[in-house]
Amino acid sequence: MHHPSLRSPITAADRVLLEIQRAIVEGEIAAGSKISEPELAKRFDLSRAPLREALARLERCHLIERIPNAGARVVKLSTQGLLSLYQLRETLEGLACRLAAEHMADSEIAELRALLDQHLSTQRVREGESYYQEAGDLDFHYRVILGSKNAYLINILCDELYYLVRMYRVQLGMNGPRVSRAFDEHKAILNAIANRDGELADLLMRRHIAASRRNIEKQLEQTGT
Amino acid sequence: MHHPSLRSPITAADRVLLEIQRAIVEGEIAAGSKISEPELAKRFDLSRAPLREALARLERCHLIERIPNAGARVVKLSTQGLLSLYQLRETLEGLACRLAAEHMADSEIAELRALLDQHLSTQRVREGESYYQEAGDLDFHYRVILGSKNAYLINILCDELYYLVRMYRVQLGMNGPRVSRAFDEHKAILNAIANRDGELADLLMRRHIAASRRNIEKQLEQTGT
DNA sequence: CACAAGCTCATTGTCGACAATCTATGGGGT
DNA sequence: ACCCCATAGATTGTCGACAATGAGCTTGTG
Repeated sequence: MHHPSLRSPITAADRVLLEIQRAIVEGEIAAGSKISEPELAKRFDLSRAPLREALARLERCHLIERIPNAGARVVKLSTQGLLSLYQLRETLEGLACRLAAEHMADSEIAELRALLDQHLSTQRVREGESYYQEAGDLDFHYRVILGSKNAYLINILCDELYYLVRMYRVQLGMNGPRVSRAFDEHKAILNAIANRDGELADLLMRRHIAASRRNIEKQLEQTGT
Repeated sequence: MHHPSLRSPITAADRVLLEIQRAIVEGEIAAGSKISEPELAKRFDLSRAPLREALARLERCHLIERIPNAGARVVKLSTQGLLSLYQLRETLEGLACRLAAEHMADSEIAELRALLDQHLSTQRVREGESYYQEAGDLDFHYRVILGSKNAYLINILCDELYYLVRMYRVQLGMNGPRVSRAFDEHKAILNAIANRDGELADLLMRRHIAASRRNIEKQLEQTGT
C-alpha cells in the first residue's frame, strides 16, 4: 500500500481503483450519485470482477457506501461528516506526531526538513496557487504519519481517511490565505519532533488540524449546507 | 454493519465471512498459515466469487494479509503488533469516551448502567470463567463507542480493530484475576460519562486499556515470543 | 384522485472456465 | 557440491453468463 516495496504487481483492479478514486475525489463523479457496475465496467472496458474488487476498496476508504442487493452510492459531504472526520484526525495525527517524535530516525527528520525548505521556495514562486495545500501539506502529514512506525495507524490515516480529506478539500476549493500560516505550523511541529518532544508535537498537530478544520468549515458555510 | 437497520439482506459472502472470522479468531485456522481459495471454496461449498468478497473484508479488519498474485496469509500475532494495536485503542477509545460523555442520551447511559449491574451478577455466579472478558468487557466498550456518535470512529473500532483484539485475547487465553478490577474500572468510566465529564472519562478509559495491555503482555511473555 | 398490489426490468450476487502470474522442482553449468 | 535457469504445476486474476433480489411502472381499486 504505502510501503513502496510491497504490493509490486499492478493488477487491473488497482488501475481502475486509482481512476475511480481520482474521479470521485475531484467530483467528476458527483457526490451522492449512484454507482452503476455495468456502466463503469463498460467505461473502463473490463469485467465486473475487478471492478467489484475496486468498489470494495472504495468502500474501505469511505468514498462510497454499499447496500447489499441495492448498489453503491458516492458519499455525500456534510458538515456532520466533516466534523467527525476532523475530530478523528486531530486525535490520530496527534498520536502520530507523538510517536514520530519517539521513532523517527535522525535521517528521516533531516529529509522532512529538506522537504519543508523545498516547499517554501516552491510556494514563493507560485504564490496563491493551490499546489501547497494539495500536495505539499498532505505530503508533510504523510511523512509524519509514516514516522510513527505504527502499521495500524498508518493504514487508517493514509489508506482509509486520506482520500476523504482530499475530497473535502478539493470539492470545497481549498486555497486561500492559510497557506503561509500552515507552513509556519509545519515548521513548529517539525522542531518539536526534532527535539524529541512528543507531547508538544502532539499538541501542535492537534491545533494545526483544528485550525485547518475551522478554515474548511468557513468555506462550507459560504458555499451552502 | 453495526447499525441493525441497515445491511438487512444476508448474502452468501456474509455467512462465509462470519465463519472464517470466527475460525481465525479462535485459532481454528492457525495464525500465519496460508489461505487457499480453492480449499476454502470447497470447504464451504460455494464459488470463489463470494469467497473473495469475504477475503477482502477479512483484510479490512486486519485478520489476513493479501499480496497480489501470491495469495493471503492469516496474520501472525506479535508483541510489536499488540503494542501498536493497544496504542491505537488507548487513544481512540479515550476519544470515544469523551464524545460519549457529550453525546450519549440519558436513556443510553441508564441502559449501560443496567448492563453493568447484570454483568456483576453474572460474574458472581460463574466466578473465574472467561465469560466476562469475552463478551461482557467487549460489550461495554462496544456501547461506549457507539455512544460517541462518530461514524468513522465507530467503524474503525467496531469493524476493523474489534476482531483483532478478540484474536489476541482468545489465543492468549485471557481470563485471570483482572476480571473484577476491570469491572470497577468500567463503573468509574460510566460514572464519569454520566457526570458529563468527558476529560475524566477519556483519562480513565486510557488507563483501563493500558492496564489491559500490560495484562496481556504479561501473558505473552509467559507463553513465549 | 390517491394508494396498493402485481408485473417488468434492470442491477447485484453467484457460478464455472480461461488466462496470467507465482512457486517449486529438476536439470545443467561452473 | 553449489548455484542459476528452465519447465511444470498450482494459484490467483479476469471473463462472460445465469440466478436472485430490488426498483419503478402499470394497473386496478377504494
